[in-house]
Amino acid sequence: MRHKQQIRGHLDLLTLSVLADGPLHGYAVIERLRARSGEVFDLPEGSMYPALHRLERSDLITAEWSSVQGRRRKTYRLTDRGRRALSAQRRDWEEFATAVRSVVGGAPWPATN
Amino acid sequence: MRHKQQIRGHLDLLTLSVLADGPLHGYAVIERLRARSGEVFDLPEGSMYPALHRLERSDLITAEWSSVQGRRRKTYRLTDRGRRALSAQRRDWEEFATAVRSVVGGAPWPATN
DNA sequence: TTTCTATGTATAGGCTTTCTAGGTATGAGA
DNA sequence: TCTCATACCTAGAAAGCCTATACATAGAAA
Repeated sequence: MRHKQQIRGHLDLLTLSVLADGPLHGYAVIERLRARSGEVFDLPEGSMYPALHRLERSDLITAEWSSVQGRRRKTYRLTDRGRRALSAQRRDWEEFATAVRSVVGGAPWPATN
Repeated sequence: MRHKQQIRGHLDLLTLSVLADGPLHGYAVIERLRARSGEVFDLPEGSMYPALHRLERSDLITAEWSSVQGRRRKTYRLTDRGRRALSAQRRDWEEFATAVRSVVGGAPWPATN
């Protein structure tokens, strides 16, 4: 997995984003994230499950157990709070990315004015 | 300071970027970063100094002590290794940002195909 | 003169987040 | 039966940044 350090602090946004298109169980969130990112984000389960539990504790997502072909599944969906949090985090990401571009771009194009 | 969590894992890139335009001492790095980011990144010293020491230990920057008006200053400059690292981290950032946009953007525009 | 503010460096301790590494279990295919 | 893919979980470690604090000088304000 590339971007090990970089993903820190952005995993919630990514997770909420893929769940915004519809409920998914944990394993599927990982796969969807990998696919949507063009194979760039390939999270270990040990990162994803704790993240989902954290989001659940914060009431940004809710979970429901089911059983498919003898396999138990925990399906997550966004709450209203989660949807609002996603909007806010999207804006935060935009601002953050813009600021980074300004700093990193440096001289080439006008940064701060 | 906004973006507390988000900056994690990107501080090295930001620091190297501002030092790429010329040597600066720690306090000035903070100010330059704040200015260049449009006041978005306002790092506490307790974040910046450890980061600089980390980069110094990795030989990405070198430091030189001087004294200006009775005040001691430690001026940092990029090494060749640091310059190469900056290039690599810039590319990583681009890839990372693109991947995040793909995931976050979701339905609105084609993400994975 | 004393105090406040800005400049300038530094570190210890703590918190949060992610990763590593391991575990459990089912179903399918070889 | 063994292995692989699916599907869940957690303990403990590592990393990185923040809070809080400390020290020191210069200049301005009181």
